[in-house]
Amino acid sequence: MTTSREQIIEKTCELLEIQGYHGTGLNQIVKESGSPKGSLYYYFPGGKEELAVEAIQQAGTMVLKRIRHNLSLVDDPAIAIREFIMNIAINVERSGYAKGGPITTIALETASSSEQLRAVCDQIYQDWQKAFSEKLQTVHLPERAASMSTLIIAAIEGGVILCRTSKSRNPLERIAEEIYFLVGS
Amino acid sequence: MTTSREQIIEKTCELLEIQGYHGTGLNQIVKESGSPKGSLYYYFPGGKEELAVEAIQQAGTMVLKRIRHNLSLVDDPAIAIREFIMNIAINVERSGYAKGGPITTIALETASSSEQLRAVCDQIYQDWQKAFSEKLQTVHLPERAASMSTLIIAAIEGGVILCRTSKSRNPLERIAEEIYFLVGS
DNA sequence: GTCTATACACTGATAGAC
DNA sequence: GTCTATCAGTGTATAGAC
Repeated sequence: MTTSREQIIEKTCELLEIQGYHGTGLNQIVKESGSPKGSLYYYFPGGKEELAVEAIQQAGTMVLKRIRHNLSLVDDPAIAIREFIMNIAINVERSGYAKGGPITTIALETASSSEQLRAVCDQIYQDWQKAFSEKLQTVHLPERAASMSTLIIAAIEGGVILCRTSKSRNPLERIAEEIYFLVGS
Repeated sequence: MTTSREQIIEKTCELLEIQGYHGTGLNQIVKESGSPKGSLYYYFPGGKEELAVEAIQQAGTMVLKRIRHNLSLVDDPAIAIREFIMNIAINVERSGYAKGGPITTIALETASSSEQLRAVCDQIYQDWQKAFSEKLQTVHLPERAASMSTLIIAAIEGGVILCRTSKSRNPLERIAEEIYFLVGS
């Protein structure tokens, strides 16, 4: 069972990822989600900002689950993380270089203009960082695991930008290899 | 001597960096730059897109010069790059976490919607990558230098996002240290 | 709960006087 | 070259019928 509310959030996640916050209009969301505009403000009285907060939260949580799941498949952190990044590269390519980094654009666009959205993005990045850090602590000291995790997340976010901009999965593939060296050494 | 044209470009660079492409209106650019709207379309008949292309190009070139200059100050690539990243961290903090990554947001926002802007951002990233790569080739093989450079640029772009989102210069500082280990090993 | 109609500000862009 | 006035379109948000 898919409610109107869920359809709206789902479509918002997709459009925000491709077009960003200011590039995505509410009209487009209601039109493409097939839900009526009346429902949008019924479910999200706070308007666009509230809707974006929920969408970003959902997208961030889904990615967190994927990180945890993928990293649990392989014992060696270096290999597990390399494969995870390689998967992202393939997914970015599959989307025609339109998707990848579901919260990246919003984090940048709204960091200075919406305290709410900034805080949500900040929390999500912290959650991701913790997930990588826990895995890395099986072979590294906690402090080093923490800084490695920060580098990994930054490199993935930046790598997605380079892939989308160059229309090539090559940047993330190179990054995956370099991170593999760093984590394994 | 500062012409209207230069004032407009200057202000556009600043606003695009803080607010992104869709978040920045032409009225705001005209108003804050002190130039008349009539001049905008006189100098940039292609409208917003043409103006953004010139602004991005100028910002990208300035960064390229800064990369080359900073990397030339120290012989050891590992130290030079670490100091460069540390400087970025300080500058992001100084701007109140509003600036940093003059082309990042535009690259993400327009990669799928404007072929012109995508191409310009792509070229700029390639120029930056080449600058790092040349420095790294003094101690690494060409292929390795290339992939390290890609990681460095991605890590900086992503690191700026993390700093702005968390309102802390800590992420870029951690990243600087990790990159130092990687390049120096 | 859902839908239509609409208010009202603002967008990018243009025309024409000066 | 510069400026004002203004266009058509779209943005978010709201009101009120059903």
